[in-house]
Amino acid sequence: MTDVVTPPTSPVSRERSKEIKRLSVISAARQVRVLSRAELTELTGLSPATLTPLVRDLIAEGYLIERGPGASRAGRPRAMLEFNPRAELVAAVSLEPARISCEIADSDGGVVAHRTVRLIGDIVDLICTAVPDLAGDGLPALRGVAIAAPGVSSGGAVRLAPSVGLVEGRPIGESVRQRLGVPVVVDNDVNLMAAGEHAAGAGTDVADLLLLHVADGIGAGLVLDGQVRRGSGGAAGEVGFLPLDPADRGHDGIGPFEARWSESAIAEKVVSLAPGRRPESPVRALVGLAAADDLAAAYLDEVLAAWSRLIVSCACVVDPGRVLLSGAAAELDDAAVDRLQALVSAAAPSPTEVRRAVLGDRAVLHGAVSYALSAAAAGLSTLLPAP
Amino acid sequence: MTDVVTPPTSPVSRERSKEIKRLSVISAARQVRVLSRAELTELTGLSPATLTPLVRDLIAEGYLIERGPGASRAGRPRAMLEFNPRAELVAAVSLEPARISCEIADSDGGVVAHRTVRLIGDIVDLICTAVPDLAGDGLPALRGVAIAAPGVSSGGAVRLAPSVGLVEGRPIGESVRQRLGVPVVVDNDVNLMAAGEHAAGAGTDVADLLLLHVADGIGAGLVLDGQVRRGSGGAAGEVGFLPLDPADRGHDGIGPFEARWSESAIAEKVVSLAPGRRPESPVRALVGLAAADDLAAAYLDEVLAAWSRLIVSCACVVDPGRVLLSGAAAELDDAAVDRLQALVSAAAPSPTEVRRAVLGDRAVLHGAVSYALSAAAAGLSTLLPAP
DNA sequence: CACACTTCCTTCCTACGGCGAACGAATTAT
DNA sequence: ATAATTCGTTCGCCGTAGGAAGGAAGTGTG
Repeated sequence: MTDVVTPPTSPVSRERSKEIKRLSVISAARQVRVLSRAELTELTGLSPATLTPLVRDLIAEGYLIERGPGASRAGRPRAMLEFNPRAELVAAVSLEPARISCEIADSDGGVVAHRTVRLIGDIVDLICTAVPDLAGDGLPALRGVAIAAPGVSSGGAVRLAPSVGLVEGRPIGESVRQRLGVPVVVDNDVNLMAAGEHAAGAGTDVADLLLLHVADGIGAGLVLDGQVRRGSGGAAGEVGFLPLDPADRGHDGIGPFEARWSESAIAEKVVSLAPGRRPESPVRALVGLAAADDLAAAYLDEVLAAWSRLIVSCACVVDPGRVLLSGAAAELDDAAVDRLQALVSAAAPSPTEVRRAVLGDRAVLHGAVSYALSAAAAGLSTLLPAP
Repeated sequence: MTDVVTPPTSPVSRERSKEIKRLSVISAARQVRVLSRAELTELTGLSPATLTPLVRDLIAEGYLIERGPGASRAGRPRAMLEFNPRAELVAAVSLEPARISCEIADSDGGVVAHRTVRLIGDIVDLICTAVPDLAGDGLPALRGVAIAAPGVSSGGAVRLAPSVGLVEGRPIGESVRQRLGVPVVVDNDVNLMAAGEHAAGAGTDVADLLLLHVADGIGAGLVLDGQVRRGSGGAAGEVGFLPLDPADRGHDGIGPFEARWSESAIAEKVVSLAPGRRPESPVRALVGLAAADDLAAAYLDEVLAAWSRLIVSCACVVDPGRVLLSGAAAELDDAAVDRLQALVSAAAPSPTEVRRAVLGDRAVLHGAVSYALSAAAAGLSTLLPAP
């Protein structure tokens, strides 16, 4: 095999510094979208002389596109450069119980291609054929693949996703990486949602946030200092296991808290309050019922109180500053969110803002894009010597 | 003032790459302690030709000391270089109710000088005279100051330390920085303990840990991915506020959990179990009593159960993998720690190791040293372009 | 003891990249 | 038209990285 022992290369080799400059320019262009070389010198600190050949390369590689001359009030007009998000594509694969959904996105998170495949045969095979197929002639631009798996993706075997035939998170990622030759990240779907909201949703303006996702279970994704934190065993955010009431008991893989306050648990109660079929959106249904029915209103209060204690617990441990409600929790109406906020503010040791997540289903995709893009840039992280 | 707007300098200026190489060599030398230039080429990847002048500089500056030739089985013996920890000194200042204790340490955490001063007059004045005085002729080597303050050091005004006359954490740090001209870090003492145990105590082998400090209040220090995490408002680790029992109530600045399970709360109960003066170490006393007294044993069980639920809560949110017991919690005997471990393992969603912290009083100092050293190296962190 | 051999460190030298400076280009103001 | 102004490029200097060669200081072998 090509199992060459990596020779400890110089920390400041020429290629590295070149790569740093490239990324410096690309990152500036990604933010500003359309700019001139003159603006690049201001933003990156690189001299015009350095930029000339660098920009030439980037245009040749498709990262930048030359547009016409821009406006000028005096002097030579600036030749505008437009950032081309399609120069780097990423694949986001979401594993669901009976199918996988696969999307190719540009580096803005814009979906270039999309497909849903039924889960037949080997997952790795499926991914490794679907992704190149979808990417088509854009394949050379593929920079990374992010795979979202339900449940804990590594360690903490409790809630590992058996539904999709995952025995272990790792092998899939590694196999796909070898077959496709690009960085692959496998993670919990909730973590990806948190990353997505941080990158492109309700958390772009903060460095720390906690996304609380209520579904059949309850999980949280944690972003601290701009990075998703998974904890030592990848089980960070398993807030469904919080022991917030001595009376609650979990059972085989279900935590004590989520046993009572997850979407499914709420659904049961809602059915008992308003007999009939299990509603599609139990929380929304409960909010509706609560307007007219005192018992429903009382139960909604209970739910909000329970969730608020969950949020306060997280605030005590990590102080995320902002909590995003996702999944069933995002179905609360404004009044309910306000009450939740009030409950949290009353008990949390530091200001904690509660609001709904905004990306919904697309959060995972955006998270995957952000993962894949940062995985592509991760080569840089080995640049600095360990302190 | 010299309030020059920092010109956006090139991300790869010459000084920077030079600095990177220097730090690369220093960091290798710090780890290996005694090594030759040949080893340095292997460790850093720098070419011998690059190393020669660099090492010359470092010797001149005192970072490295030339020792005699080392052993050689064939060929020219390697000229050994020894890392000199005293080339960089840091000051660790710990603010206590009525006094400040001030220590000068080398970069190994070895104490070079030590003094305790009564708290008279302005704190900043006190620090800015004591530190240079202690450092003496080593002052040029002073690389940073870390100040440990009880309570929350910024934001979350609830438990800000009024006892030491701190109005706000920030001004002190900034004032000292301006007067002494070196980086200054001000932080919660518990955070510093966590950093200390991570750098030199019971957490050197892991990247994540949580230090649980039980005293008059209960606080935790959180290290994730090798860094102390303070959360958005600096209130991460305020676990005394965890709402783990609906019956518990906190009051003015005291959290509901710590109101019942802190060292002071336990002390009261111990006094009622064994009338007399409040024991010096209530937890140790309780452990002792429990051996003979059934009521005490039962209460000890309660304490362990409560603490275990606290630890489990932290495990659910951040999955630290290892929890270190500090302060009064470190007074548990082995049997009690084992029982605590068992309770935690039964309820935590992922493996969580419970053990005692090992540095005791010296944890803050080691934490301060590690802070100050990384603050000195922090100039590097601005090197990479934001992704 | 002389000689080869090995390993380590240094010095010399070359190539290359960053950036200052001068220059050409393209437009507005007068 | 001409000046003024701003942009972008080319030129060339300088400093640094690192290859190559050579000196230095030992060990093994005839």
